Amino acid sequence: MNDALEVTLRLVRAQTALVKRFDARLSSLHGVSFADLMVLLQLGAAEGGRMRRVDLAQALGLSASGVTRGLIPLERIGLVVREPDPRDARVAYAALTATGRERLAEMTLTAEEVAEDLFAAERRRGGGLDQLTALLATLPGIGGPP
Amino acid sequence: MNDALEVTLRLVRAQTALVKRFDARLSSLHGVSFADLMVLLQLGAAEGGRMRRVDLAQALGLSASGVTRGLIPLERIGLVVREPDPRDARVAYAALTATGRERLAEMTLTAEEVAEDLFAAERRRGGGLDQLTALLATLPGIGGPP
DNA sequence: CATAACTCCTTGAGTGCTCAAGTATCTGCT
DNA sequence: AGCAGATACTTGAGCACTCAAGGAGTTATG
Repeated sequence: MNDALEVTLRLVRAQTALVKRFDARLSSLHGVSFADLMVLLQLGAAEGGRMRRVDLAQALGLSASGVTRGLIPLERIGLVVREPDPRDARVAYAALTATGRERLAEMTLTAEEVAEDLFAAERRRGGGLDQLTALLATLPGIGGPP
Repeated sequence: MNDALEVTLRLVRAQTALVKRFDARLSSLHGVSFADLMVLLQLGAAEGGRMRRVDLAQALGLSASGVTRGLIPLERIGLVVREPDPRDARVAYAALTATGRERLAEMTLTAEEVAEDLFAAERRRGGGLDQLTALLATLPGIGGPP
């Protein structure tokens, strides 16, 4: 097995474990999954705290139906609302509520702690996260589904 | 959002896209998923080409039931067989067949190509995969499920 | 040497995603 | 105007995993 495949496998394994940590922490403290946080972060970063579902899918690397289904619990617990577009009746925006924004801020703090904790060893080693960031940027085709 | 969380998010996004590439290539050429390949690689690396299902689960970061279910198609297409342990009737080994070994070798070549391709840009940039390998090694708790 | 406690594995129910198909709406061409 | 094709979204069926519960076997303990 060559180096590149070796690294890929490690990366996948690492990610699996990593997501479990976030899930454990986030669900016990805030009752949401890591996937939920990804959705909320994306909305939080968007202009006006809202996005079309299609764009959300693209940004998250999910299918349109994945977004539809993933938003349901977030709407149910009042973190996100559905907003129609007055100019185009096909589109339904997903928008953060005021509550959603507050809760997102809290979740982000938790997630930051977890992330800091994970990378603590690396920081101690003197390594910059910048290197990893740069590397990840070189990976091609980090786009949505085909 | 701090650096560590930023990097985590990128990593997760990258992995999603990455697995899709492997899946596309592997399923069209060999009719298996990336998850299947992970199982086969693990078995291929094990002493005698066989492992207890519990150990396989641990090694792959899956639950025991995930392994039971994941092995079913591999047994059905004859890449893996179930072998009882004469000393302990509780355990059932999962063992590579001769065919399984051959097919695994072919799949590995394909996967290596995909991986090389993915990291081609990074290699051109002069970056070593070693850095990434080292970083991934510092992440704590890359073990199985709790 | 019986029985309690543990281990290995499977199964049922539930979750979260996928693809494919369907509905509703918009846009462009003639 | 009116129709063809594109776009936004939802829904049904299916797949891959999870957890919880259960069956079968092994080990330790009194």
